[in-house]
Amino acid sequence: MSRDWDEVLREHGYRITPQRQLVLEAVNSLGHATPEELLAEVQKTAGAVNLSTIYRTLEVLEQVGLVTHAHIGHGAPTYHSVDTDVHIHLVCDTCGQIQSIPAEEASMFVELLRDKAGFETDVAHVSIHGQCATCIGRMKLL
Amino acid sequence: MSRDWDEVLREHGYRITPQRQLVLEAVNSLGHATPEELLAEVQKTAGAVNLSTIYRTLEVLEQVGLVTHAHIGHGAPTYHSVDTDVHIHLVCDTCGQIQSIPAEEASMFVELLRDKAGFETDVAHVSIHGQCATCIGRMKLL
DNA sequence: CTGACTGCAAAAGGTTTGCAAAAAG
DNA sequence: CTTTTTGCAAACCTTTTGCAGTCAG
Repeated sequence: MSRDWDEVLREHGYRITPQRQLVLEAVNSLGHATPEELLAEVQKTAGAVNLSTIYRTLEVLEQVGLVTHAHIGHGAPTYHSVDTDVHIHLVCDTCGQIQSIPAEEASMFVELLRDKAGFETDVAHVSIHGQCATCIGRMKLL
Repeated sequence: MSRDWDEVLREHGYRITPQRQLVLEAVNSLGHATPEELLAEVQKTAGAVNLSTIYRTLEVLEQVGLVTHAHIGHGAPTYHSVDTDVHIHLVCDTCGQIQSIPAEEASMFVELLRDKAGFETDVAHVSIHGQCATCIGRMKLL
């Protein structure tokens, strides 16, 4: 699984640095994390690492396909490793809770977009906004 | 159509101000616009209006249901009036171009989310990211 | 009149950049 | 030894907030 991440970087002409390794490990261990959160995690091991390095590193890791990011709330994007199961985030605009569903659930929709618009969807990138079951239930009580 | 927007505001205990009218008109006429763009539009008529007023006004207008926003790119959200036809944005991550499709196209997906997760989707709020037909074609040439 | 609303300026949150020093290959 | 990468500090951009004056009702 977490094998030749270094190879991937090298193939793209990037160098292997402890910072890159640490950021990648942090992304893998935290699952979903904002740049700030990744910084905190990385700094547990290497206190001198800078936020700008996190950003630059994420850019590199994303470019070579080792990580991706998704826009969950309105604020900071969250990064996660690519080999994690692809999933879609359902964000409740009322209570803010996030639930994940496997990306396959969207397959017919993705196909429809491909057929009708020639559009190749990156399902994991966006979160779907709306109201979760709990909040809908709560509204009906009023 | 653009009738009693003032009534709606009043019903919610808000006051009617020229700024609110101008912002609402700007939202309606621009279709999709970022706060900055709305400011520019409003300032054509009332040069003294401040950006913070735009933000505060949009918040109010959104709360009473006269406008909504969608997250199109990574950066700025765009606001549009509620009575516009509901549509979904397909954002190409390669060229940045945006195409719209009618929201009905997503109906089976929305239903699936409702059935499986009890989740009521706000389709217009999110944009779908991926690659547009043109960019896919261009990649194949390489 | 009185409280809601606005303009202004300052602060905050998140991300980017220039540069010199440090490290990778 | 050459080039990339990093740390630091400052710049940037967008959004938010506090406050005093202004305006709608």
